[in-house]
Amino acid sequence: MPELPEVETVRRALAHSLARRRIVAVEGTGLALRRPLDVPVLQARLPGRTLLAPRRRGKFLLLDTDPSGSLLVHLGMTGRLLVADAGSERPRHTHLVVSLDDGRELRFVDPRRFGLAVWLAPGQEAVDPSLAALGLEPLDPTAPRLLPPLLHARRAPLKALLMDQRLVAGVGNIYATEALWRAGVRPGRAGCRTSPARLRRLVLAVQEVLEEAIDQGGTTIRDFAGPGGDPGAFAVRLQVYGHAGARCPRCGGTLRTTRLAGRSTVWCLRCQR
DNA sequence: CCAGTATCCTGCAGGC
DNA sequence: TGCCTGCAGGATACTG
Repeated sequence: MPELPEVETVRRALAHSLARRRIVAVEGTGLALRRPLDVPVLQARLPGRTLLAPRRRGKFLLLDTDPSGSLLVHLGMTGRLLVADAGSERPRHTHLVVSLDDGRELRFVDPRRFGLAVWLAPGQEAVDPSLAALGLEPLDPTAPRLLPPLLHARRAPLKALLMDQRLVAGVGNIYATEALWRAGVRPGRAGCRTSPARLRRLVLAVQEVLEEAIDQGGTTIRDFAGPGGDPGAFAVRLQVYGHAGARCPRCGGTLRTTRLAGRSTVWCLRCQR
C-alpha cells in the first residue's frame, strides 16, 4: 500500500538508476487503469526523451524528461515500478514497459489496476485535476503551523481528515493510524473538537512517522517493493497497524479495531483520547 | 460546502 | 480439494 514513504523510496531509487537514460521504446497492454492507459500517446511522446531525476508530490511520482514533459505515475494499491534487464521475464500484470538505451526496462506492474500512468505535456502539470487538488506536503516545515487550523475547521474524524489528499498529500491508512497512536489522539475525534496544541502534536507525529518510514525504505505489508524488488523494512516498526487485539505498546491496553471513513482503524481505547 | 458511502480491481485468507 | 465470501484501500463519483 504505497503511501508517501513508499513513493519517496521509489523516487530515490529511480533517481539513481534512471537518471540520464534515454527512452527507446514503449509497450503497453492497453488495459484500463484508474485513468485509461493511453499507449499510443506514450509511444508518440516518450521515445527519444531522456529521463531526469523524478519528483514526488503526495503519492504521485513525476518522471520528468528532457525535452520537457513528465510521465505522471500513481501506484494505487498494488502498483510497482520495477527496473530490470529487458530479457528477464515480465511479472504478471505488467501494463507498461518503457525500454531504455542501456538494455534495461522500466516496468509498471499493477494487479489491481488502481494505479495511473499518463503523459503530461509541458504546462499540463499545473492543470492536471489530480495534482491541482492536492493539499499540503506533510513533511514541509510549514505543515505544523498551517495544518492545525485547517483540521480545526472541520467536523470530520481526524483520521478521515489526515487521509484526505486535498488537505494533506501523501498520508494513507497505515501512517494515519500510526501517527494518531503516537500522538495519543483518538482517530474518531472531530477536528473541530481537538485543541490546537493537540493538533500540532498530531502533525508533528505525522512528520515523525513518515520520516522514520522513509529512513527504513517504506513499509511492506504485502505488495510494496522498490524498483529492484526489495521490500521496505518499516513493517516491524508499526506499533498498532495490523496489531488489532494485541496489547498497546505504550499502556498495555487492548488495541481495538473499528471502521472509519470506510477503512479499518486500530487504536487504543485507554491512551488515545 | 461538507460528510459519508459506493465503486473500481485482484489476490488472498477463512469457512465449510 | 474447491467454492464462496469478505476484506485489503488508493482516488473519485455520487448521495443526503
